[in-house]
Amino acid sequence: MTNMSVFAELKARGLIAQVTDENDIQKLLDGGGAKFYIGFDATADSLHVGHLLQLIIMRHLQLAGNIPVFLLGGGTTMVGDPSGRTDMRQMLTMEQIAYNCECFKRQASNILDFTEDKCMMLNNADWLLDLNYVNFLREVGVHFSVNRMLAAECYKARWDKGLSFLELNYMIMQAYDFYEQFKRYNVVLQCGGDDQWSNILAGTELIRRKTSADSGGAGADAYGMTFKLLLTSTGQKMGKTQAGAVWLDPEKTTPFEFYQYWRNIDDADVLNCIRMLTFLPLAEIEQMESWEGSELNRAKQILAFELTNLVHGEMEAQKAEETAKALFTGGGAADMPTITLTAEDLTDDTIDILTLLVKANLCPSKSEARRAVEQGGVEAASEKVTGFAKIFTAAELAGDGIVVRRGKKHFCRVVLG
RNA sequence: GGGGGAGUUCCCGAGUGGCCAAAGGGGGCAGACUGUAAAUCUGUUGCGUCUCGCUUCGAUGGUUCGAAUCCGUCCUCCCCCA
Repeated sequence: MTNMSVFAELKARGLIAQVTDENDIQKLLDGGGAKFYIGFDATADSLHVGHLLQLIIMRHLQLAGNIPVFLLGGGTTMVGDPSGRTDMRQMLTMEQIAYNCECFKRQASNILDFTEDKCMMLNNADWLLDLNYVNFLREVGVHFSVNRMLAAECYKARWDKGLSFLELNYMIMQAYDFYEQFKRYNVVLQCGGDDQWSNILAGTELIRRKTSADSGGAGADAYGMTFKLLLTSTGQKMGKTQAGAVWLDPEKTTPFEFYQYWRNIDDADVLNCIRMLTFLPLAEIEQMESWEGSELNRAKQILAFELTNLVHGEMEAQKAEETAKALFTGGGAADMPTITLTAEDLTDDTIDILTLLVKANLCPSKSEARRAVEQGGVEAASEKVTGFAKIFTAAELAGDGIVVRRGKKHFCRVVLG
């Protein structure tokens, strides 16, 4: 990379939203060796694109010689963060949370370097789950003002919908997390999405108050830094599709789908994403800024490749790219979603187009399959399907099978196994 | 604890006994136009053995030839008072 300092680089990439003390944080991070943490609540069995930005920043800071602490929210997930939510999260069981934590670990280790002491992984379940209620209230609860908490932006949104006492405590737990890590491991900086700002501040304040109360003198300084949320030009959160989140787990979102998500991004968002999410040198990105119109397709291709490479590795990224090229510039491709039918799926050695579309997961129901065909949106073996009476024989499906296509972007190869 | 109001298809939201698989908008999907973009226009948007049948309007039980619509019970949420 350039010889620009990390802090300056993060800033230039438009990643930083708010900091508690710019000078101190810059010195801290540029000096290297600083321990900082980001918490990840284990609400699902895979990380998604929203988390990706956090991981990328951790990697930036790690490359600059700092030590990221990946904090699993084994304890906080039991409560649920109300930030940015209009209703309460579903409560998860201990088992679900533990399982989710395992999944997170695996995925994070693809992006962060966990060798030697370059990165730490902690779980706040270790200090949160066994707390004694009364002791906690006396030692930590005293330092919080409910009036101030309610004034925080993240709780305002819940004013009309209602906020349970359980959720109100989330901020206190997160603040306590920071305090524990500060005390036990000398973690001096907490990072997070910009929606975490008030929770992070609660942590730095708690540290100051606790250390001051303990020593009887001035409190210790800890720092907070938030990152811009990854938004589209229209202000929507990125990483959501009609099918749900874009996951980092290849079982939940295949590398090809992941690639396509970025490949199909809006013109207005490409450069922003390249700047924020890839590790391409800023100088190179600057040149792309002059690209216009269909030239931007190149940028989309770069973005899609870089991110797929980062998350799924170079081999998968190349496969996804080749598949995409082959499919969109005509002709078949070796690597694409494939479904293998057995003789049991056929009736009298044939299968009709509607059943086929459903079996290939291209349509959720036969009614929808019927509509897709009626509207001329279905193609099989490079020929438009004109009626739902169309059937395929076992012989046609043998060997390489046939490629079935719904609309422009949904494909599946069907073979007979 | 007392009083008032609300729960409709992916979302918002109309519908107060048959003309309701349910208006309108949003979103989605497909087609045209394109650059695997956006905007625009068109069609479509519960399921199926699809000019017909089946299941849906918080849950459940009833009234009726017939209920999203009426009655009973329950659940959930919101507002006002305490």
